[in-house]
Amino acid sequence: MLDTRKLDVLRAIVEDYVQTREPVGSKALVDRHHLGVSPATVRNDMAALEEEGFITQPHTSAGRIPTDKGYRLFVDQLTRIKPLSGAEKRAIATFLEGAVDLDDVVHRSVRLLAQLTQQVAIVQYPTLSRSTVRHVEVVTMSNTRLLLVVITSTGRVEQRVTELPEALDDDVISELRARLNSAVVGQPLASAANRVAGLPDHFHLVDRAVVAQIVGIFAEAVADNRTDEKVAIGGTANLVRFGDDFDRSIKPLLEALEEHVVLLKLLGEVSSPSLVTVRIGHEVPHDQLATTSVVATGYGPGEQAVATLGVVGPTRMDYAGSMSAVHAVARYVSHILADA
Amino acid sequence: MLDTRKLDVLRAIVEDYVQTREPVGSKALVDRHHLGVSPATVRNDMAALEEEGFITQPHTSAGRIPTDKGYRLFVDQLTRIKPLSGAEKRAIATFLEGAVDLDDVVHRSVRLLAQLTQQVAIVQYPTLSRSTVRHVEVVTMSNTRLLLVVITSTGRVEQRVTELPEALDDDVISELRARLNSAVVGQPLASAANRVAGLPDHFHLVDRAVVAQIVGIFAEAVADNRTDEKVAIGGTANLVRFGDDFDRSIKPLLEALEEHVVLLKLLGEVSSPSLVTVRIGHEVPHDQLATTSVVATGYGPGEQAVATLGVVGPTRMDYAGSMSAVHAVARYVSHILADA
DNA sequence: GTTGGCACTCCGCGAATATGAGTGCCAAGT
DNA sequence: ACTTGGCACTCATATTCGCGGAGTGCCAAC
Repeated sequence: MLDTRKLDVLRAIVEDYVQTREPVGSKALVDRHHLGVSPATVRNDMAALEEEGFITQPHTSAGRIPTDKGYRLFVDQLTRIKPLSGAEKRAIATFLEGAVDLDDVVHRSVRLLAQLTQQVAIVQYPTLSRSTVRHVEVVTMSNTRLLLVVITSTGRVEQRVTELPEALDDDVISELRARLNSAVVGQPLASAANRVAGLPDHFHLVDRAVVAQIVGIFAEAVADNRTDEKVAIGGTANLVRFGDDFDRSIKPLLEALEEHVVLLKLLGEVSSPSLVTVRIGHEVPHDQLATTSVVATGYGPGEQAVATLGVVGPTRMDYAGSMSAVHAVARYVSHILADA
Repeated sequence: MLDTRKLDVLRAIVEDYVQTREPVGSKALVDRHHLGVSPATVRNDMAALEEEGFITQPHTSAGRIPTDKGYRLFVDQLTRIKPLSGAEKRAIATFLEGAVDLDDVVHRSVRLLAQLTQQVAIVQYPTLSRSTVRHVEVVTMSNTRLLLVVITSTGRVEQRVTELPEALDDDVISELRARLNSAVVGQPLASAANRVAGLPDHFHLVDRAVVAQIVGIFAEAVADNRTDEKVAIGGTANLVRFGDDFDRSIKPLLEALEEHVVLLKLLGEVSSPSLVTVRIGHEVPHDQLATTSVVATGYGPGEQAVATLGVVGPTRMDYAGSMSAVHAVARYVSHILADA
């Protein structure tokens, strides 16, 4: 049904259309690619491909453009991810090295990814719920003012300030700090709240209420899913490359970029770092973005991914290039997180 | 030269043009505003205003549109900043209250400002160099691994992790913590580095090198101007309202929004919170943005402003509304920062 | 200084026309 | 059975032309 030449034709159509942004005709195809056949033959193949729903023509007597289904087949056909050139690898390394903290890593990554793919890049901050507690610090800032700092395995820092009803003894603070740390260090954040529940019982009755308050704040900070929604965005200026059809394609995307919740849905489930997910057109879980595609993958310090990064662009995009860029950046970032 | 009626005419032209986005003619003016004169009279005034360079016509026999100079006069004519309605004030209060940390405050502010003005909003993070040190914490994370946390008066937290050549005694850490805090708490960050320079001399000779390293990290964290460049952006989707002329007006702006350095130049010098700065068209310090205007003001916990926030939009924008929104949000944010 | 009248200027818009890229199909060739 | 050249046909896009109308500038009258 689909012999190799038809696949070649489809691939050629996708490549040309991505490059020129214009419907591609049979003549142009045989000129630009050295398929060893005549335009007429290509036309027959095209008719077949259209029959199967892989390509379509915007109007009678125009060239063909790939459908979502066509892109899908094209992407599936890319069996392996094209490795980056040495120069590109070096560019990634130099660009990312020298980052001082997590924020810096995320921001550099998003800019890098945007630069490499010439598209809009999105990097999710490492999800709290999947990371573990590295350290908890309790600091008195004044008599009744207390600062709580939680540092996670991914370098992320959560902080909470709280006002106490009465001053606490330094000894109590020290004991609390020690007990908190021994209870939760190394534990995943998700279970940290449970592990401190009974903690106030170890304290003197007089301090118990205040300690309970602090433990409550800690549990809240650790359980706070709001911060899971944090993402960084870059390369918005690349949207101008969309060119045509401002209202239908760019406006919804700009709006989506503001809604971080929507973005996270776009990035999708956190997947293995070695697996690059591609969603094309209607496969994207957002009605307004039927003409955009998402290329994403997971990343994280260990083998286990703790967050997602990727790029968003028009369905008419360079899938091969985007996939390899996303893959490479995810690998490097994972590497950096593991070291830090 | 410019009697009150001519000013009224200019104001009317600006208002109509801002609303309709179309060149406004003499007839439309007298219809929509009850100036008590005939179109012919208005035409004479218009001729005078054009003579002076306040308005211009895109082509012969079209209506007039304001020039940058016209907008400037219009804005200067707005003697006082229009107070917000009670509903708007309440909206601001409810939107901003319940922010848990600095990050949250900034993000809520930028969204709020974008929502209120229907434009692109920018909020600069409180500048480190202008704020003071509230607390320094030194934490050992493992034998040779040390975490340094600096909390500023604006709620911002800087953290640095460093690897030590040898383990330090807990007593030394405690002493270092105490000395650091007593040396710099309450001091502006700009001078903090100087104040700790001689600090290692107070320690035993054996520890001095390690202490010096830590102090160095501290000085670096405090002096790091890189973080002064941090800004939050919101309301990018409102760019679609620019409508016409994508490449010339939107593309450069999108690019500028990616370049935080450029943005900070746009926002300009940190000004008093009670003073709203308006830059119109060519007054904006960026060649590519000749058709955009910036409305900005300073904010900060005390009387002294520590950072800037504002909105960016087409020269054809609602200056009165934007100015009052920017003013009000700056006031509220300052208030929140002072409390926290 | 204000107003109504009037000729004039262009922009924008729609209809009419030309252009041409690209197709589908058919008959002939391999 | 597939491939190929030929050819008529289609339709989107570009171009031209003509017109209507909004808006102006000027002038004479008030």
